[in-house]
Amino acid sequence: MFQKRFRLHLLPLSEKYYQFPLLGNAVTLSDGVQQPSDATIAKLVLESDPLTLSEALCMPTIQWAPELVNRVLKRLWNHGPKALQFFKHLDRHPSYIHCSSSFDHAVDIAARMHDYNAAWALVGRMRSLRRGPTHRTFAILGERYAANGKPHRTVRTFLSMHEHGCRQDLNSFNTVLDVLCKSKRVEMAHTLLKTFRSRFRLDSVSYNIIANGYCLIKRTPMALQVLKEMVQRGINPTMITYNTLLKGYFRSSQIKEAWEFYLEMKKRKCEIDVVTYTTVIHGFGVAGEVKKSRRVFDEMVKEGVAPSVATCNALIQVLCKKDSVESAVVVFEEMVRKGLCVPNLVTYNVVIRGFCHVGDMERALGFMGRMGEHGLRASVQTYNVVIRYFCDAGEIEKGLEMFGKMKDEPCLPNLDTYNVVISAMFLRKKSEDLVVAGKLLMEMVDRGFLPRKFTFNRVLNGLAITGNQDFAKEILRKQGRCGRVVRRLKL
DNA sequence: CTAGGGTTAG
Repeated sequence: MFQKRFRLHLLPLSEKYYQFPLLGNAVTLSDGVQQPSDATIAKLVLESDPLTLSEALCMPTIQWAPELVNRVLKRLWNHGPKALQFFKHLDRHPSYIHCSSSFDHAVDIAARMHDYNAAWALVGRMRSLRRGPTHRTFAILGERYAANGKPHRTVRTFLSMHEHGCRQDLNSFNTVLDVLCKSKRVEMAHTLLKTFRSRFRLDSVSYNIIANGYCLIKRTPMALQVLKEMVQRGINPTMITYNTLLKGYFRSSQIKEAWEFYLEMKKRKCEIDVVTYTTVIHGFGVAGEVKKSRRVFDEMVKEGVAPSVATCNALIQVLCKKDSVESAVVVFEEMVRKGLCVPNLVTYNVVIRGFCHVGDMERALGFMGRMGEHGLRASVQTYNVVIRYFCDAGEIEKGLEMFGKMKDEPCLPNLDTYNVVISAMFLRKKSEDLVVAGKLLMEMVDRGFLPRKFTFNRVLNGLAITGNQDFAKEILRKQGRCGRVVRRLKL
């Protein structure tokens, strides 16, 4: 049925482009053929069911390339089942072969849905195609295990790497340490480090990771202990070590210690960098010392250190929270005007949240509309903020309207979005709202999200007491069939 | 995807 043809050699060899052949007539690729964008393809995948998918994707003008596939997968990130359907469909393509980064995305998506069997099957497939698995693949698996509360499996996965044709080295070891620390399992990471000290030549990265881990759980004394430990072993602390500790002080609200540490850094003539300044600006601001934040910002400019977007975002956020949105917007406009830095998604989300917080939804939406000026589009987070504040203000209809708008992008709702919208369906005490909540609940499960037991029970109870028992039963029945995801809820 | 700085509610 499929014929292998149209392999294009016009492009760099590293980027292999293929074309999906048209059934029947041969098609010559002429210049100016409309190549569907990743958004178009994502929509196609979302609109077609598994049976019509292959037909829908069999368009002659699609030239598959790793970058395109990855962008589509990213678009479908919040619809795991569809994303994997798409990936598997393309995996059966007669000539296109997924590259390792696409496999990594697929592994990530499967593992995020707690479907480890599927994830490992993909690892196997990768290996048989000689496309991996790579160190990155194992980093992803380890991260998912840790994030899903299975840190022991993170370690086991690391220890089994070599059985899948991937050697353990210091980098992959450091990654495991980091993944454990980021999921608050510092003790475990520290023990692991001590166990493998002789097997790998640990470097400053290893120790920085552990120190940061202790800072994340606000145990700065232990972080200092790690610093001592590394010095004893003859490894020099770096700028990153100091910045990590500085941040640690702020995180555990040790403002005085943070300030002293900062002064000490300056006195020791170690080059204070942009990260140091950003940390201090943010730290003081969060502690309510906005004036000091501003002063440090000016000082940094005076010292000739260029602020980054992160620095600007830190100051803008601090002004929003502890001063006023107005002053934050002044800074925002000034930065854009002076070209000090280019606003990114975070910048916009911060400002938009600031307006929402003072109830100025109109200007919040205005800024949302302005995002295009900087080549940006509203993200899920942007929508989540706006929807949340509309609902909090009792404007449920407008919240739902925004929720509906996401579909056009397409910007798929994530777990937070569903939680916000479903909670809002309880505010008006209307029976119709609960039916909507029920539908949303089914939709989120279909999309690979695992609602909290609390959400599930709340919706079912709500439906039961508003005379929608039949619908409640239907949900229960459907979900009962729906496989392992919901079985974990132990209804 | 080898470490540090901006989005997450009070």
